[in-house]
Amino acid sequence: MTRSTRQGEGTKGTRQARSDRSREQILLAALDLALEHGYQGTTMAAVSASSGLPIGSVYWHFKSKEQLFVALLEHCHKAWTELHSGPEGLRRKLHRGIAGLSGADPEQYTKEEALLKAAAVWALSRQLGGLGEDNEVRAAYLRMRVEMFKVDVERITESVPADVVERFPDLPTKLTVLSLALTDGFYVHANSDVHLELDFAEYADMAARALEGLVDDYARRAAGKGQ
Amino acid sequence: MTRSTRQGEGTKGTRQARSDRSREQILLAALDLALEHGYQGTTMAAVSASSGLPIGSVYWHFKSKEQLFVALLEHCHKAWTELHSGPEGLRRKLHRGIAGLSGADPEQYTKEEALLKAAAVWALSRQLGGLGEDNEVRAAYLRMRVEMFKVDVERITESVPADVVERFPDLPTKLTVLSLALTDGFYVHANSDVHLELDFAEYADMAARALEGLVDDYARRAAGKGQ
DNA sequence: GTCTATACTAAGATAGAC
DNA sequence: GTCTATCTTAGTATAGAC
Repeated sequence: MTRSTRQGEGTKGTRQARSDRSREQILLAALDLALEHGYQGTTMAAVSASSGLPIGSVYWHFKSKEQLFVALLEHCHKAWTELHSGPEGLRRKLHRGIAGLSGADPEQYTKEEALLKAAAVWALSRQLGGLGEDNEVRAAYLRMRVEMFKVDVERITESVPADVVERFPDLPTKLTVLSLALTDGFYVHANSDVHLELDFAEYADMAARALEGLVDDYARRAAGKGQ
Repeated sequence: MTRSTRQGEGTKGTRQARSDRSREQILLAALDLALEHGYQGTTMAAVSASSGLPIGSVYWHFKSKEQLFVALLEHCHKAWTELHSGPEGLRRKLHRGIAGLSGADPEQYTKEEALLKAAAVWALSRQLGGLGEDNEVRAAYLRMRVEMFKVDVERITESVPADVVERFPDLPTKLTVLSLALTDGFYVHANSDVHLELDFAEYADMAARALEGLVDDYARRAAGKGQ
């Protein structure tokens, strides 16, 4: 985004604008392909074909496959951050995580968020051949994950009564871990098209009830003389 | 490891026995490698090197990489079935699933069970390039998963009061799905070596309490006039 | 900046001697 | 049944014309 002299040019724009558009096309093509085929499964040739740009152009914009995916993760992380700026209770979080990611609630579904969840699986250390130890994509993802985890904890803290938090300071962290585990777990299920199709909305509700019950337990303990 | 002489049959055994031993060596090497590197990440060359047998022998015993992994899954499924023959309550199941798989409780940890959990992730449909649609490994895994799911449901049914089951017949299934999601989710965490190391035993306990709370809810509803 | 043609490499698989 | 040498393919990446 250096020169912005947007003279006339309806559809085409400046050379810079055209380049930017190409870059975005590549990124969006990679997003779709990555959701469908994963990291290893997404070939640069496929990105080229799907974006409509020749492979040379892809390598002009991104110097390697790793760099392309780092850029893709950054794109998704940015989208995630914007999406998660308002308040969000435990129940809504689980609903978005379980029913949204599974695609059961299209309202809550964004490809960017789904890709971040997919990346969690790619990043399984040493696993999958996908993202090996010294892979920049993995490193970038782990950085973002720490960041997103912090945001999650803060937002979950808001939805736990203040006195309970005071009595059990690490409860929000634990709830965050549990809800993350649940969403990750359902993500695995949702994308495994195993047996009967599940009613994810109902499971989101059950999961929320289960965690809320846990909070109630701690609240009771906080109200009593404490354990 | 040359063949040399067939002196005392004690350790060496017949030619058949030697062949069987080779086959097992290959499977065990593949098990370790697969846990470490996943499906894509495990190369036939590595299996050959790690097992001590040349690649030609590996292909003599298993006609393809896919067949090798199908055999490996069968080996693990057999181990799983033996392991899960006795009774096992919800709490113990979650402990095994969360603390065991993470390695936090070595007592509960078996490589075979861990591999099956890893395979759940590999099987993410269309994902990872690992196990594509028409992959025999994936098909074999999905068959086993259905089987194991049934066993899980039956065993969880036993740990829910009979009257509650009668009132809410699909509750055991739902609990099974939730506990599967939790264990899958924690498996992802445990193998992502992200931020702070978690106390999986404690999380196993929290998860158990959360689900037990859910059961209590249904029990109360069953006791009352019902929802 | 865009594109075609091609070099390089890793990995699955096979042939055939022993 | 075991092993070495080799074939084949697919996928990342680059060179260089336009």
